[in-house]
Formats: sequence, C-alpha cells, structure tokens
Amino acid sequence: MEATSSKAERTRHLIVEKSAHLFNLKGYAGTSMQDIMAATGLTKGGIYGHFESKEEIALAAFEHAAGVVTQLLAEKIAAKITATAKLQALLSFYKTYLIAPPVQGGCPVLNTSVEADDTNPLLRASVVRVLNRLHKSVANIVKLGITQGEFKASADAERFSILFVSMVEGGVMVSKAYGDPKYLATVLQQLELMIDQELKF
Amino acid sequence: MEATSSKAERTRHLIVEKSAHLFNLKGYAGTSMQDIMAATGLTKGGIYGHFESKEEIALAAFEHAAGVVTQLLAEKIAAKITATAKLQALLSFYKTYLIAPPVQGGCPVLNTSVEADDTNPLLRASVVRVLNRLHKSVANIVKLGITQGEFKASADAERFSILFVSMVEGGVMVSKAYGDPKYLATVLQQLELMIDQELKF
DNA sequence: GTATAAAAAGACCGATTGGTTTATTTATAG
DNA sequence: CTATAAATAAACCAATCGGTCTTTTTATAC
Repeated sequence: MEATSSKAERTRHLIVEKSAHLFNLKGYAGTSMQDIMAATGLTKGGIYGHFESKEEIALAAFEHAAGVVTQLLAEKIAAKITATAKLQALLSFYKTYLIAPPVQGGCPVLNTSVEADDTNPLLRASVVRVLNRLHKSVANIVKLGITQGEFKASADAERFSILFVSMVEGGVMVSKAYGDPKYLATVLQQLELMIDQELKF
Repeated sequence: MEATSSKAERTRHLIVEKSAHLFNLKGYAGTSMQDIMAATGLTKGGIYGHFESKEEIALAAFEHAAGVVTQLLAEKIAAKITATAKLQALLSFYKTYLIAPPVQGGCPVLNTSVEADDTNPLLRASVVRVLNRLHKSVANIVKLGITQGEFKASADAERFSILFVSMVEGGVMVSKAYGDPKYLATVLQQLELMIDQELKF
C-alpha cells in the first residue's frame, strides 16, 4: 500500500501532474488557468488553495516533469554496472523518448528552456539546475569508466557530457519538428560511435 | 538607392521586422498585439490593415527571421570555394551566433519549432521548410566536397547534415539556457573534428 | 456521530486578450 | 493643387486572462 497522504497532498499532486502535461505541450504562456481547471476537474478556488500563482504551478510542474525523466534515467543507470552499459542504457532510453515520452510534448528541459530563457528567470534557473544534474550524471559515468579501466584516462568527461546533452536535445528538437524519429536516431548512433572511438581503449 | 516602395510595403516590413524580434524573444503566445503596437508605434487599425490575424503576423515574422539567418548563411557559403572552407565558414558563423545574434532571442528555428510543434501546424510546417533548406545546404556542401575530391566518396552527406543541424541547435539551446557560449563552442569544435575525421581523406 | 478545520465551489474582480469598425489623416496620381 | 484612394487612429467589442473572496462542502480528529 501507499503511505498515507492527506487530501491536500493528493490534490496538489494532481494539479502538478496534469499541468505538467499541459505546460509541456502548450508552454507556459500558452496554457491558461482554464486549461488547468479543465484538466484537473477543479475550480479556481480549489487550485489557488494550493498555489499562489500560475508561475508557482509552472515551477512545480517543471520540477515534477524533470524529476520524472531524471528519475527514470537514474534507474536505467543504476541497473547497469559497467560505464559502457550505463551510457548505452541512456542511449536506449532516448531511443524510445519520442515514441513513448515520459511526459507528453517532448523534453521538458528543452521546451521550458527555450520558452523561459529570455522571459522567466525563476524557471530558467530551475532548468539550469536540471541541466547540471544531467551533465553530472553523464560526466560521472565517464569518470567511473576511467577508474574502472574501461575508458582511456585521457577521456574528457566534461566535454563528453556537454556533447551528450547538446546532441540529444538537438536531436529531440529536430525529430519533433519533423515528426520523424530518424533524426534523433542518427544522433544517438553517432554518440554510440563516439563512446567506442573516443572513450574506450 | 533603394527600389521605390509604397508606404504600405514599408509599414508591412516594419511590422514584420519588429514582431520578429518580439516573437523570437517571448514566443507566439507570450507576445501580445499590445507588444507589437508598442514596438512598431502603430495602433491596432494600422496593423490589421496589413495583416488579417496575429497568426499571419507570426508566420511572416518567422519567415523573415529565418530568411535573415539563411541569407547570411548562404553568403558565408558562397564566399568560399572549397567544401572544407564552406563548412568552416558555417561553424564560424555559429561561433558568433549567441554574442551577436542576427535576430534577438536566439535561433528562430529552435524557438519556433519548440513552441509550435504541438500547437500550430502552419508555423510548424514553415519550420520544417526552413529545416529542409538548412539540411540541403549542408548536404550539398558535403556532396560538393566529394565531387571536388576533398572528401571521401564514402562520406554520408545526409547523415552529416543531420548531425550538423541537430548538434548546432542543441548547442544553441544549452548555451542559451546557461547564458554561456562554451557549450555551443564545444559542439562546434566537435563538428570541426568530425569534418577532419569523417569527411576528409 | 459530532465538532472543527481544511478544501473546494463558484461568483466576482479589473485588466487584457485578439479583433472590428468608423472616422480621420496621409500618400499618391492626375 | 486637387481629387481620390490608401493607410492609420481611436473608440469599441465580447471573450478571456490571472487572481480574490465568500460560501458551501468535505475530510479528519475526537
């Protein structure tokens, strides 16, 4: 069974979950309180009892959406032992990213970053925190690979993690624009090549 | 001197130019007619005499913004003779992309794609057309390199162009999120390496 | 089961949304 | 310079925006 949770906690969670979908599909400015009301089945009073403003909902929704994705990633990483297997698990995770996205509307980091970078400092700061976590995850795997003797000692963990994150996000964007997973697939394939050629002995 | 242009043409151009900045900074949903009025110094009547709707403005604005960028790219490409020099010109173009963007707010293709992919079919279709032009530009350079004997005959033009576009867009996104050009710089450096290692003999 | 506190409904708020219409101004052709 | 058409201003529209407030309903502790 679940841990006991108050009505308030459950409702708050419902609002966060439903609006995470909406924000990821239509953006912050493109999502209205009416949309959130319709998606949750709640009225204004019900919603504003849990949040002070639409922005506070957006912040919580992004952190939830990003949390879902990073949680899944962390599990995939933890399930493998070798650094190579961990990196390949990440690649296979993103391979199904567009067909079965954890959160509808694509990558919340990409979507939120693009909308918020010039307009919403709080949201942008949250995006940066998530990006940092992502970078560290990848870099740590590379570092692990080095200490475990799988990867060259000269392998540049920071550099690889920058390329990994940038390439995946770029591939997601292009594939979503086209509505065709092949672009992301090509990028992921290139990353696999880079693991073999630049990291491994 | 310029070719003669009617008042209407000049005003229309003003609206397109000013709103291209706004849309690229704040997005379609985030930009109001009030914003466009303030930026152009026109009133509603003046604006709606040239456009039927906000969406029509957004379409024209995106095509203008994308046109500015692709025009600049085409010039950089045309100025060089060898395929290697053409590709390097593209890289150096993007190297200054965040410091001195042709259109404020980053890459219009990235911004518009992310906002429109799930919400605005017309805008998305326009994004796809621009992406196709970009892909073809890069692929054509690679093909030219092959026929000119600079690149291996086995060089995969389509594949390289997918990687090029995806990586640049991803790098732009991450660097804009962080407000730090180093991420894009790392991606561009990797692309330079790939030119040397995968395309050249 | 009842008292009490928490949660949600729903009416309401002023401001702003995209868009229209009519009156007025301004450009342009003769 | 004048007639005419094109371009713009400004008032106006209903609808919707994010947000508040009071009332009613619903959990929860005893």
